[in-house]
Amino acid sequence: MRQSQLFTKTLKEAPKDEKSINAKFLRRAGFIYKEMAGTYTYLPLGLRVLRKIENIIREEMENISGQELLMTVFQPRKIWEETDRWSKEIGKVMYKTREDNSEIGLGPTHEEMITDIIRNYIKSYKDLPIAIFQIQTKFRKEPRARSGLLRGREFDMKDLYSFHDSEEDFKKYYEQVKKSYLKILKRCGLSGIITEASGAGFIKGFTHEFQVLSEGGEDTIIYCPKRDFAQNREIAKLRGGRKCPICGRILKEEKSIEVGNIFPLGTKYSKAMNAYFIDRSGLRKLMIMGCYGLGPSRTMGAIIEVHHDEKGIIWPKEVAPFQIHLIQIENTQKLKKTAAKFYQDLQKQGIEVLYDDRDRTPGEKFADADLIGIPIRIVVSERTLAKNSAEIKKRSEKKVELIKLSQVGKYVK
RNA sequence: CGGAGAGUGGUGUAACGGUAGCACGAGUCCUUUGGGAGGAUUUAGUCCGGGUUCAAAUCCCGGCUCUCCGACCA
Repeated sequence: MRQSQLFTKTLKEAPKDEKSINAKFLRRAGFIYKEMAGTYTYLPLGLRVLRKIENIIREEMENISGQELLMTVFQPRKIWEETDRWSKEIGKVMYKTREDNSEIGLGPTHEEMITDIIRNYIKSYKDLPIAIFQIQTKFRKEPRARSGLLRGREFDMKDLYSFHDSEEDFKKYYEQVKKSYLKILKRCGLSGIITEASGAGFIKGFTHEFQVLSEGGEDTIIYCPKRDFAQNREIAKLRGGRKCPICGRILKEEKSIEVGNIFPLGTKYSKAMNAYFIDRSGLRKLMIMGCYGLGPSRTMGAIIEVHHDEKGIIWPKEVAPFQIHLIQIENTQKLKKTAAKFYQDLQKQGIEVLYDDRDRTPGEKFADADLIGIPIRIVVSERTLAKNSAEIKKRSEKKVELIKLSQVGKYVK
């Protein structure tokens, strides 16, 4: 993409109504536009990042047999009354509206919806297990939306639901999801910590949160550096400085961002909604369920909280809006022509390039490049072209190298 | 929902109760080009509603919004 055609502009200063690091940088760099607290529009740059995160998640969900669908945002009151959640639990944070005589809510989560769908299709043990997911905008009346993308009232969420014929089969899948989530986070440049959290009232054991260490987070976790023990502060009996009950190392206590949460649901929903299947011996049984949430938009915020410096964002490779930021210094006709051709060559090689072809001073282009945070910056100028080369610099490093134009494509791959 | 702070062009800021100004941005033109360049010209603002006053961005009341702390967060 040619930067001269990007309709968004960068800001020299952060808007004063944002304090969180992710919101300051995302707004300065033109990734998001604020509508209300906790409600942001994804501008072209921001949407590219969000889509990349979603696609990583989509790939990994498919790797664990997830089938994608897209449920409705509108949810009828009737279905929520089957589980008695319309006015209780999460129903309290649901945005609700009335149309003639029917009341609907905007989906804050979809256990009821998916259970309703599944009970209409799945009747036999032969159809189990099954895992279904969607990536969709969720709506929740957060009493206090805050921290940019970290806690919104309207936010992107991947929700996966699994249905099993036995507890054993469920547990096996639950462990698979844990691994899958860690892999997703790793691909997003994050190190996830599986953290035990409360059973949310109806679950006897723990649920599990995927926490990313960050000062910008609103949770606090107690964890072992070896990662064999971690608990959310709300339930932890131990504090930082004590010994890990598993390996004896000294536990740490730090702030963190919860990017995902997985729940063994047991038969809570299948029982309330009559989701039965016929087992091998012909008996009618309740399906065992699990649900697994992961927030792409919150993950995007977390990535910035973790990967930035004083100048701007430093995107990890796989989630960056573009792979290369090509900058042309000196806006002479000759240089423009050469740079444009180089830009097209790179695109032909399937490389995503943001090409700064604007008639701006070098300093402004460099500052914008640092702010936007594309992992690789390539500079072409009369100076470098004289050697048939370009300057290459990683956003995360200081070092600048000369590289032959013909080698750039290879370097990126 | 409790507590604290704050609302002035797109962004950041200034103005004792008395002419709403500055910088950046954006638009047009010219010059310039290795870390946010210069000139000319244009654009655009006091959150909303009441009140006090000859006069309100400024004082008072009500509302709305934003930020932060807490509560909440299947």
